[in-house]
Amino acid sequence: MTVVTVQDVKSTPRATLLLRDLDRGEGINLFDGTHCSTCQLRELCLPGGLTGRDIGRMDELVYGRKRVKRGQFLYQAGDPFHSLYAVRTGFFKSNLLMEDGRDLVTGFHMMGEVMGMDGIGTGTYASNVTALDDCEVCALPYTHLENLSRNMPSLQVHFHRILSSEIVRARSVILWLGSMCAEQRLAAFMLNLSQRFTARGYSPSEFYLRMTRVEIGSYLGMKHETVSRLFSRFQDDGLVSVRQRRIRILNQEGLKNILEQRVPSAPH
Amino acid sequence: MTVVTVQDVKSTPRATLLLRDLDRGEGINLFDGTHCSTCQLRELCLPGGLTGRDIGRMDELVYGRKRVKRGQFLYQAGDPFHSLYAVRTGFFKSNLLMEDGRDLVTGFHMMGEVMGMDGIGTGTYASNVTALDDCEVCALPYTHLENLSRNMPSLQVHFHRILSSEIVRARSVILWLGSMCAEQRLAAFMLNLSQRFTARGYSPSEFYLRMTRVEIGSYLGMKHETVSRLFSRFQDDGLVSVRQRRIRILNQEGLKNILEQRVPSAPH
DNA sequence: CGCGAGGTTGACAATTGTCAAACGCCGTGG
DNA sequence: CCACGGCGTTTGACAATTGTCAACCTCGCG
Repeated sequence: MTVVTVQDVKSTPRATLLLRDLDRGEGINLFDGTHCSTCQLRELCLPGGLTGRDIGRMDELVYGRKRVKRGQFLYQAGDPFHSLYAVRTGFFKSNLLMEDGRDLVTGFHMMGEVMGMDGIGTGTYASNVTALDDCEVCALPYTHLENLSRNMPSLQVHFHRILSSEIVRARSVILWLGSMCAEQRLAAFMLNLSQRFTARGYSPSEFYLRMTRVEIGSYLGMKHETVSRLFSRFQDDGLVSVRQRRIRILNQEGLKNILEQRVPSAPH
Repeated sequence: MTVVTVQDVKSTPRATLLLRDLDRGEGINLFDGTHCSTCQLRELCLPGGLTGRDIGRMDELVYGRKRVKRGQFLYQAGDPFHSLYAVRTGFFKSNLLMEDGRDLVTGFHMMGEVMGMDGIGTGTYASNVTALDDCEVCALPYTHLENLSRNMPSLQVHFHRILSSEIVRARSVILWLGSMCAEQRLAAFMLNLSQRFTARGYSPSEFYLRMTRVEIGSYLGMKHETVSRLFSRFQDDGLVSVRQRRIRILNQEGLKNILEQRVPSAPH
């Protein structure tokens, strides 16, 4: 795996220096015509809710695109923090490599979603982000974002909104892990994927998983054998059709009902 | 239980109106001498890292204190969002009341910690916050915070830092729930409490739990009987002394070792 | 065509939940 | 002041979900 490392920009506060430093990073394409104002993902992404000339001002912010090949890191835990990244195409996972060698998956990220917010607090990314596909992201240098949002209340508001919704998202995973049995966690996961694909204009009922059973299991706190068995059970019950990574949801209501079940035997 | 409700301030954007509206809330004491500049919790709280005159400017931000009696809500999921709250004294839990009646605990909050960030995104608090003690909090009206942080880069930076660290905190709970067995989760919990008490100048090895076994279990994704059994086991092993809610950590290294164990039988 | 990673399934074992009983602590009311 | 009642805690016996280990299968790729 190739590791993409970029310079720490903390010692070079001025914007021009920042740009030069970032330029040393691998795989960043500058001035390639990437603009929020013409991006179809705008409403799902950081500029969501901005209007008129404010959108044009966002274009200053996006420093450039960066390609990440399947299996490569976008960044790793411990790398110096300097940018947020918005997914343009492809699919990522956030993961932690634990001392004992296990790979713990903490999230999956698709088009329009913003990654890297865990690095703001410490100046160092707190997890890895790994491409599950050949991917493309927009790099948003953080000091630019801070400066721009000071002068653009609508951006400030929306940025805080995105930070906050990341907190809410994490809390919903805690809810899955803390209060649902394996069956319910997997149902919630598939409904969540379906909903996110729908918001992006894809089919709500048919999609390809970009991650392995092991990665799903790690994310949902269960072993890959359990994931596999549950897929089979759902298929037997006529709720979904599963063949390898191709998922078709046949009975969305049925899946939702699983979440409601007054769990006779709660997991924990 | 008494529910403390406060007005929605969205329809009254101007600061003066905001102040009048908040004044209608129960239990808020205005101008009672609460000041960040003289607060001992400053470094742990929102003004952390600010210097000189910037600290003085924070005083504008803190609208007043508010007392919440044991068992009362500070706010409830669904209440309109207008303020963040910093804990001055006492102990809180964040919790969600689920349709089936279960009470899911998503966090515990002690002195100096900031609560309510889950409401920024939607304009509505996403969970309840319940006092486990008789408590006192500082109310930080959010529109004030936004305005002040636009003109005070050091505050902006630190506010973003706090939002980000909330994301990191949530992720560490996900790590507990997703990758550790019950024994490890409880050990991690006790070490986490110990570390937070230490940061506030209390004993690292001796403290009272403010929450019940049921609440601990809910937070850690296990039943209260399991919590109880594990406390007993830890006591038998000489790691801690537990009598009701009084905890004494006798062997911190031993607790840490539990976390390292190459889990022969991982939970999930 | 064969290899290897990923996926499925089975038999068994382990952790953890369930149900039940008993105990201690504490505040309320007689 | 004491008794009572309720909530929280502890402990036991048993059952359930989920992990473990192992075998086999599928598919894509060199």
